[in-house]
Amino acid sequence: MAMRAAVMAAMAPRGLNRLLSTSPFNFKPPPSSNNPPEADPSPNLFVSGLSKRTTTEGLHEAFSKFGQVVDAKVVTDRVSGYSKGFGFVKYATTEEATVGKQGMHGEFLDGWVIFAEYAKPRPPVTQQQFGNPPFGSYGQR
DNA sequence: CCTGAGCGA
Repeated sequence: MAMRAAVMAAMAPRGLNRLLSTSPFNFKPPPSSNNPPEADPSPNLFVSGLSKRTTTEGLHEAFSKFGQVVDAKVVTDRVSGYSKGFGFVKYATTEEATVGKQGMHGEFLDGWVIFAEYAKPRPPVTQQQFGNPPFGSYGQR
């Protein structure tokens, strides 16, 4: 049947794609003109690029200059006890987090350039603040 | 003390 040829045609070799890439018709740029790496705005800030020697206090002091830091923590390995190179800073409000994020983004901390970004939403792993989703939080492992 | 681009108990 002719159908068999269609199946083989669907299997395009890597080399063929490379040749098609040179064709002006094959250029397929992303649908979006711009692709902002920014995450959803939230009072929680994810700070990366931290020095292995940066501690929670240093992070708190550094970000307190741009707003009221409610909570700050440098993620450390509980086995070795050393910093993992990133941490989290929680501001009182999202707008303060934005100022602090852009204020400390690219700044030097302990000899390393740090990068501030909105932290991703994280499922409850321990006692959470007031305002958990319905049906309670008995789903934690 | 430390290897690094990474999202925590």
